[in-house]
Amino acid sequence: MYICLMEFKEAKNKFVQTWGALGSQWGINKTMAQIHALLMVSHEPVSMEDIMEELQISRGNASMNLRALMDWGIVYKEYKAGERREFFTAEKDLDELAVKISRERSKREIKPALKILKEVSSIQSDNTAAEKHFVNQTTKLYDFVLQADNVLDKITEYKDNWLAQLLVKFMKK
Amino acid sequence: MYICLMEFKEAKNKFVQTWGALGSQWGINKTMAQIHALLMVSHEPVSMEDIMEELQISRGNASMNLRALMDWGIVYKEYKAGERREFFTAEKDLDELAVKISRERSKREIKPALKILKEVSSIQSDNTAAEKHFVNQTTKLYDFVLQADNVLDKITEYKDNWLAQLLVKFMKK
DNA sequence: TTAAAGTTTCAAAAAAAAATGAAAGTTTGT
DNA sequence: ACAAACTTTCATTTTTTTTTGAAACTTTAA
Repeated sequence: MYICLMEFKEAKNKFVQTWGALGSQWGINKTMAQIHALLMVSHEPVSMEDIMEELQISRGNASMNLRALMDWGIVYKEYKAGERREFFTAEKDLDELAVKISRERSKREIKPALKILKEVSSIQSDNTAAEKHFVNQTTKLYDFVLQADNVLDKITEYKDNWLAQLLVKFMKK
Repeated sequence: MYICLMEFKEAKNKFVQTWGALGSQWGINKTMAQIHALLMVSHEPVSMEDIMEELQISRGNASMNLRALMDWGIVYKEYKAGERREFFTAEKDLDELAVKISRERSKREIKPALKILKEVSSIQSDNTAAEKHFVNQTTKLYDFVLQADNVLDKITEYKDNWLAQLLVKFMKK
């Protein structure tokens, strides 16, 4: 019984650390990913105090990263009856989580990059081979990124799409 | 004519900067992304000297990031006849580029994370609701990440797959 | 209206990541 | 075997990113 309790805490901690590391490798700050991990595996809504305590972080850090997670739409504030404090929960549906993360990254990073790509691929260039290659390559890149971005957009619709479902089963063999 | 030359250099620089910024938002170091961008739009193989010059970086930095790009399999060394120096080229086929990046990220980051996820979801937990929820949630996450990772793996096969091609056309509307 | 309970902000500090550059190491032609 | 031409390494420095914490702010209940 005691051993099991330790194992749980250990496992939970390992998960939070791993998720944090994975996050930072993908350009999401470690604490933000850790808070998200913690909320994902928490049965009940968690107060800011508890988050600070469990992750050993400052109030300011907790507050800023919780705000960021809420801006991403993957963490929610909850109010408990008769409680002054605020509690937090994570989006626990993984499909929904993926959709929201895709949407935000698209909006914040991919769309602006596309704009620049379009711009730089539009210089006039009936000149050197180097210029022709530049225009050709950036145009291809624009098309490619646009298509990849659209695929992400379409993830939303995907679940309603029997043909896609069938295909994935087929690809999984 | 003079104006056009300026525009080209300007555009090239803008592209390199943008690609660098995008890289760092996705956990790839800025210089590495910039070198890659530079090689992508260069018609001819580029020497290390030229890379250092164009990006205003040190020899050591150039050397280390070129090595990293070659480890990823997206930049190649080339030898020119009668030239002592080494030249570099980028993988310019974008499908190939995507496949290689997916493969590397899967190998370096997703596979290790999966291993930990499996581990932590395997604690025995006929105990509290909290433990049950933890096991349930991490198991779901494991399945989800595994499936997402497999989809990336299958991108390789995808191009040979008429049904998938059809589907994408269908999804694009 | 006040004070208690709580949250947010932001300038400054700390930590982490990336870049430098000089020394060590390679390779090639003679 | 030598030296010239070039590349790599890694301890140190620089830059960037993240974190802290104390002050300012907000909300609620009495």
